[in-house]
Amino acid sequence: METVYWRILPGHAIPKDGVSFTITFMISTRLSADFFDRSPIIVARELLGQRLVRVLDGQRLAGLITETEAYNGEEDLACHARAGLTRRTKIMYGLPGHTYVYFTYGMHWMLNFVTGPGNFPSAVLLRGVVAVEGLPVIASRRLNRPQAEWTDGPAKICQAFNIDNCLNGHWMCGSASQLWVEKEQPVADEQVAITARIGISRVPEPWRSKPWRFLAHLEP
DNA sequence: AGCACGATTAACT
DNA sequence: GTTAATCGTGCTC
Repeated sequence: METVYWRILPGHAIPKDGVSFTITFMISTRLSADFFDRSPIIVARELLGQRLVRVLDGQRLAGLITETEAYNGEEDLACHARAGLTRRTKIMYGLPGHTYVYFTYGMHWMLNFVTGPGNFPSAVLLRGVVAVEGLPVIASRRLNRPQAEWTDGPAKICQAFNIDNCLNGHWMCGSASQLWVEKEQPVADEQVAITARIGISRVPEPWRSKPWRFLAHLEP
């Protein structure tokens, strides 16, 4: 079951002297729990090009997803679930469609989506987006950085979109959410690169080399 | 209670 | 290319 939302497109001002005016809109569809209730490898690939939306002070911030990584169960020694069910990893054992937000390096937050199938502990890490809505707010949260470096890393996304502990375990598939993903056109295989995951150089093989990082080259 | 380390970033040389 | 920043987590004593 998918939920339908209306999105008013920017750039359509109401004329001061007019009696009638036009508002242009399109339908935007929020990704459902069914979307996330699959292997993190499938979800990571299919998230490319989709629209991450954050509501901050009633305003929409959004970015198109360009980079993801899959973390796949207790056996995957790069996945936090390698430690089994703990206070931190508990959320990954729960329902797909929740967020998993964690703190690392003493200063950075990381945003993940819990995936499936079912209660299998797995998640997709968001590593990159291209900002497309709320640019002034995003710029102010990434002060003195060039636009290309606003959201091209997992902790940068959380900085730009104001994501921290408060959004850990957040349900993205209901009407009350402040963070969710909206459906966009799929990205073709020709625009997708697949590599090993990064930042896990101490993880033993074969996990270190699993081709579970997905990058999209998005045409504007 | 103490320890080593981390799914990173920004600022260096 | 190197490295400091900075603290929660999970593990050992």
